[in-house]
Amino acid sequence: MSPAATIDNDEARAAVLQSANAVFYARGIAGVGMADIRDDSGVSLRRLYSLYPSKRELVAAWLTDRHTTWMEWFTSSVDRRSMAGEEPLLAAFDAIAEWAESPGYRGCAFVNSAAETVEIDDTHRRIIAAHKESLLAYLISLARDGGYAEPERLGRMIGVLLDGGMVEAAVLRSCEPIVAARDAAAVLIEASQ
Amino acid sequence: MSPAATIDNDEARAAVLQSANAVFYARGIAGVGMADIRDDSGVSLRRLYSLYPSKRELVAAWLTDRHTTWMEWFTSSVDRRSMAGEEPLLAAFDAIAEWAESPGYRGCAFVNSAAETVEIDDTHRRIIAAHKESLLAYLISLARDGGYAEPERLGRMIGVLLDGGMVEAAVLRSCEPIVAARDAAAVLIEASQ
DNA sequence: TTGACATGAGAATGGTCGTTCTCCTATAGT
DNA sequence: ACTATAGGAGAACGACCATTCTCATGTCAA
Repeated sequence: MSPAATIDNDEARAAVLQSANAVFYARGIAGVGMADIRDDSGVSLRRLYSLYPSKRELVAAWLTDRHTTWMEWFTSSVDRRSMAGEEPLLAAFDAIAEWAESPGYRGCAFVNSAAETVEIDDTHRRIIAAHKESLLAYLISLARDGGYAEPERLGRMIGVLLDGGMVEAAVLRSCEPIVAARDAAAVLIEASQ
Repeated sequence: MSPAATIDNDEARAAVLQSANAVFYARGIAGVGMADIRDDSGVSLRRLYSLYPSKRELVAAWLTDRHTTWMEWFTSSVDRRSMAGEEPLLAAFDAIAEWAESPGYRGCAFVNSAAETVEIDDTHRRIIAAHKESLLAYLISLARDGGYAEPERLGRMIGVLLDGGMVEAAVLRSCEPIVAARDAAAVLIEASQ
């Protein structure tokens, strides 16, 4: 009953999103054509357009998918370090520092996408803003769990430091700004005891 | 002896850089064509290409020019607030906050440009990194002048907070992250007395 | 087998943009 | 006044890209 195909739509979608993630992050949205996605994923243009009717919608799907994937990676990375006895709010910086040291690091995909003007519309911007709100909510929950005074205030301060660290590490190609950010976070946490 | 022209090359260059600044910042580099620069500046394509042999070189000239202009604006804005009795390192955040509240704010032009992949090459990246190094050196000098312990460390922490504030303010369209950054800076400064 | 249809490969279309070229005007030096 | 030349307006060229279309293939249901 289902249409004949080498791979079904779900598999094709997964392959497309995986390629989109690799290639959009590495080369920017405007730097990647639909043909590049096809070449990387092996999904034909025809199928690509049947799954995602336009590049805009593919980008929106990628951003949404990346939000989920990235948050899962980030929270589990923080969790793992916390289990090992590290202060969770500081573990956040170590997770980012490890990422920033890995090859291909180009900063926060959401910040980079927001900086692109040609291919990004308001739908995308909403996804991006929601990602940052979500990250902030997580940091605030960590601050709350830590029992610090004014957890919302502390969480926001940590959030600014994290974003600043990610951006500067990308621009300067060094994870030293993340170390400085962690250093600052430690002072702020100490002051919130 | 000089060739006949409505305006001379220096004036044309100034007009082009002014237009480039307005339009590259507002719409991104990839979002602006050479024809847009011509339309905004009134300098013909022919002359444009005689002044800047390619878009890449125009972009490099814009970034260089913007570095100078922005640093002048920033330092004088900090100076003015310092004269009025404010702590210079905190005044930096107020300057940025005022900017972020102004219409057309889109974050740091250098960070945005670095996020663009299609039109930005290594020459541009070097200018961008040099800008951030320069900003950092200024912040460190303020920390030194303030007589704080470990001024380099403090300056770096303030730098990360500033960049984080600029980025988040752009993404979330709110200057609240800058307020949080300033708040954090005050704690760090206090701890560096 | 046969017909209906989904799919892939890749050509075609339409638009954008960096860069160059053509044609024309106006000026400066003679 | 005359000519060489700089400059403007805008067309032309070539490349790239999102999107659609054509044609050929293969599969499923009867």
